[in-house]
Amino acid sequence: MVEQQRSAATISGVAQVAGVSRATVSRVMNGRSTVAPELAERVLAAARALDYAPSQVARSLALGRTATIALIVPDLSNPMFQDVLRGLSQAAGEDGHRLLIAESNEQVEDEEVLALEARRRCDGVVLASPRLPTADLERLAPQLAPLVLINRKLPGVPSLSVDYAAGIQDLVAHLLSLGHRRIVYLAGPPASTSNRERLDALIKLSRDGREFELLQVPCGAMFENGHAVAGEVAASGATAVVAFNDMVAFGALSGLHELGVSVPGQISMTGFDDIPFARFTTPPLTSAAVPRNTLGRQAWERLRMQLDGNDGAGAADFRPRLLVRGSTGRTAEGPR
Amino acid sequence: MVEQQRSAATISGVAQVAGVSRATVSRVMNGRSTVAPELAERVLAAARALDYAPSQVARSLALGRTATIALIVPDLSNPMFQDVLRGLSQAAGEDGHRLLIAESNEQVEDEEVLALEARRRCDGVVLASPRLPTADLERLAPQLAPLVLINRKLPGVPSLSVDYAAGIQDLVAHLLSLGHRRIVYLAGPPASTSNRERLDALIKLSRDGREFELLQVPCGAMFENGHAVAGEVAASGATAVVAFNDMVAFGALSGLHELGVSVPGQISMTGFDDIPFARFTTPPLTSAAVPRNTLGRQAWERLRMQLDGNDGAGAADFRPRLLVRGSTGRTAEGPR
DNA sequence: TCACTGCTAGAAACCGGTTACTCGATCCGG
DNA sequence: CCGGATCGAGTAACCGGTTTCTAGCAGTGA
Repeated sequence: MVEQQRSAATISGVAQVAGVSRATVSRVMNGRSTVAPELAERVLAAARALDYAPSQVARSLALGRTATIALIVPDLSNPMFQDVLRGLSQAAGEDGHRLLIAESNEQVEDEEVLALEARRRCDGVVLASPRLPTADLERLAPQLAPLVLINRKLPGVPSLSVDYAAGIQDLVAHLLSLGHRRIVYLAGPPASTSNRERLDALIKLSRDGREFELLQVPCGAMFENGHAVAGEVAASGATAVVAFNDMVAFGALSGLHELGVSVPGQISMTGFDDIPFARFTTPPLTSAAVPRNTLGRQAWERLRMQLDGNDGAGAADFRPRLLVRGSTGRTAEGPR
Repeated sequence: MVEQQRSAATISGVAQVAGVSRATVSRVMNGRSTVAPELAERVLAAARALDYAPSQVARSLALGRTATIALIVPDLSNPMFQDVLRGLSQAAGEDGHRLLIAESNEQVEDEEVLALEARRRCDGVVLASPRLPTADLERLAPQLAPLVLINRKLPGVPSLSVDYAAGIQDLVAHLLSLGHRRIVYLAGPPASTSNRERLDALIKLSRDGREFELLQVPCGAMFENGHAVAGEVAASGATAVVAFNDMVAFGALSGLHELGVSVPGQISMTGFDDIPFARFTTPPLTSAAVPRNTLGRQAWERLRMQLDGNDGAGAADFRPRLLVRGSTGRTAEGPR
């Protein structure tokens, strides 16, 4: 059995054993300048013997940087944030940075203090806070810098957003090309800004092109919501459905299936997000793939630029990628 | 516009502005003992004026604790770890602790250094490392303490595991009660220890009770794997399928559907894990729900005990909860 | 041989907090 | 009215590193 250290070895301990000053140990540990090879070897031997590893906390204090960044999200169960988390974690990890994560559980009132608290432990923050009022965000932002925002825009703050309008545009273009002229939108939660963006895009498209008629059905963001409105969808006379997101689309798909409505035979269905299961439904779901992982990686990129003293460049919009699968098809020639 | 601080205020700045010693500021900030109300007010005013907040890094160094713990996982895209992450984050957050997260991307060789590096930044570690050789783990464990293991057991180290055998037992009992006597197991990856545990449990059950015949089909852990073996399943003559996990079950479900085999009419299907989508397939999937969130919360509980100086108690096994849904049913009286 | 240069390694200051110790003032009882 | 207990706040040591500054030494050229 290896004898347990009474408590972790410190630089002083190593210095003492090696018979050198702490400064020298520090230099050796950091591969600094030139230390006589013979001395360096002695130091390394001592470090090995004591099982020494520098305290990252002390290092952080001395260096004024922690090599850690924080991600603050409202809800870890949301696939969007899970993938941003992954991308961020991987990209930051590759550059030797660690990731601190804080979840606000949708408690907007806690978000601010949570963010500040987190910021104080690390070098920068990636903030996804869809609900925080803009005024609060403006006040908060300078205190959090270096900062990168996800799906929010603020003058002077680097931010990465999903271009929901572009995604909707692609979906609609796809549906139009298949001959659909009467499209129903299954709306997300009214408070959601991303629902607002989708809806605005749809309204604009229907007005500008005059190519299709837009119907709306209040729905929600969950499977159950989609399931519940299947009857309404079937009765609407629409030949295509644009669902708020994939979950809703799944619900609607399932509901229509139970009603004996064929997809895409009688009605075409599109989702949004391309969550992992979209490929596996029957039929597989046509959707707009949000590049979530890329978003995470880019967030690190922006943050790193700021840490390096550059400005993290302004706002960037990520256009979702249209994925055509089996749930959309040509309009039936239909009954007359 | 608020004037940007040249750099964050320090305790010395506040002390100077308030005309008191740093010690006094510290005492006020921590609500310590009794400081004259008039002084305390002056300190708070100064702190407010300077927008002061204590450096958590300096605090950590002085106090010898960081109020941060680390979670180390092989793969953040695995729903299992996502939920453990959530549970852990929430539980630790409620007790004022932050969560550092490190992903090894399945690189076993990196896991050790990753864990040690992470450990040095925080007060304790929760480690999920299914692949790390036991010898390495034994060497590593004392250096990581306080430590909680997920799905691994090591003498003297608190650990939380899923009792896969118990879950399988419940699933089989359920299938037997429905009259199934010929059951096929869609095996997971051969290297997976959790596959081993499931298989061992199945073999033991089939031998001990002599109530059913066990067939095996090598499969995998993904949807595609399950889909690919649907034909084999249909041809096997089995009336029930125990899939390695829900993903595989979905794949098989989808494959059987394409082959025109009715579930549960002709064949019953069970998954494992109860991933969120299990409720939404057609038919909904009977599965064994792994209490992932609880696992995360419990991990914090064990870690907290150790941080408080108590031993984190030994190993605990979590029995999955059997969820009977539509994908299992009575055996058909069958052809003749 | 001497002054100057260049290099190595140690001394000491510093990062920003916490806290044991100390000291002066106030309060109290005898 | 005095001595000791109590209380409040400052001094200074400490947490464990990094880095500037400097002293000492060897090497170089004049």
